[in-house]
Amino acid sequence: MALEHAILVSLLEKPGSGYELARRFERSIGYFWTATHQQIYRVLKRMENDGWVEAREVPQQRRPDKREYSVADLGRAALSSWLHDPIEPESVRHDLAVKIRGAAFDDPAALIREVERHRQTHRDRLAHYLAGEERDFTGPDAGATAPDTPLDAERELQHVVLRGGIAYERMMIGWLDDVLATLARFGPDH
Amino acid sequence: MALEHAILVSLLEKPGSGYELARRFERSIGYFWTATHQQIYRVLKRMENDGWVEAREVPQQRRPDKREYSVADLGRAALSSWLHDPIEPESVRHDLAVKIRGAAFDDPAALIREVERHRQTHRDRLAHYLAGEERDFTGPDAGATAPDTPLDAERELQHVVLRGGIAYERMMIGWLDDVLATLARFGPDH
DNA sequence: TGATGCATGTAAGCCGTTACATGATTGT
DNA sequence: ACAATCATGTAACGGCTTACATGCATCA
Repeated sequence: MALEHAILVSLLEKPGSGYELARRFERSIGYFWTATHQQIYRVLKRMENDGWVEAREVPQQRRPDKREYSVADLGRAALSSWLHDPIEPESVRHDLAVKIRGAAFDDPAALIREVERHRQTHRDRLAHYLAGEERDFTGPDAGATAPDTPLDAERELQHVVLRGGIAYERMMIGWLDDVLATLARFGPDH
Repeated sequence: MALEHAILVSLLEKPGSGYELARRFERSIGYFWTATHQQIYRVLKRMENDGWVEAREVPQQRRPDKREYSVADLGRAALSSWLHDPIEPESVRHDLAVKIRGAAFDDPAALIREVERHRQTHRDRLAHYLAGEERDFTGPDAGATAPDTPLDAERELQHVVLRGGIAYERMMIGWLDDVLATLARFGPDH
């Protein structure tokens, strides 16, 4: 389980409230980890009890007050310990692949629409990632700061993770094209 | 949740016991769905109660008897209904990506070994998939049967799912090379 | 003698999803 | 007037993981 660790990383990048974390999990962190606000609030509470994070009440005008969390020493230590702990490469879980194999016992052509929908989602995500890359990593000041500063490491590592998301979406689009071509060979006119 | 449906697909391809299903989930089905024997036995029992599958006692010599399951009409209908139900494209969950972004706040070079281990796992899986493709889909009788038979659909769809696994592993290996090159730039000699 | 494979399970606990709930403010 | 955004939660249910448990057969 890495939700706690994903939260630690996000709070190290920038402190924030549970609500703000939920926003981030819909965007950048969400490229490789999803979480709803319910999960986040529950885990934040546990992390606060364990002394991993500290909360600060931030009064706001025209808005509800918020509890801004930041990482405590114990949290930093927990993250470091997890980083040094080997993890097993995850296995994939593709509902769609189950459906594709299952289609052999039903009507393969009925899956075409579904696969096209998925393909469109992956195209959208790819466009979104590419826009983010353009905005955050190819600006006029890209590489303009001194090399090898911690900030550079943070940026470079964020960038390489984003490139992973881009590679994933491209691979999926290519594969779904392959799937569509295969399904087309077992259409209703056969 | 698609474990039930993955089991239905597997049992339609070939009836088998809970133990045999667990084996398959370590191999071919495991390319895109994992399950342990505990999950499988529990779900099989529920599916039997719901009339989705039927069990047949098979006495064996020098081995414990086994309960061989096959798909009942209700199970076939449940699968068909699920196949026609749209699902949302899943989001990825990459512990490793969390680690990579977290490494900015620790020692980036300490992750190199871990990433290399993962890369090796993906190389092994790729080799395994390619061997399976060679064995099952490029044999002398590939395409030798009459076109567009149900068996062909089953084979073709299994093959396209396997090609998805191959594409995934190739993508991961390429990305992990990218990650290693990035981590190397923030090594201890900086 | 010990490890591995065949075969089937129970129990505990955490994780994740869905639904429900509140309440103010801002924009159409 | 209605929807969306900011902000924080509770409750219930089901899924998944880990550990524990049994027992026979085979092979080194």
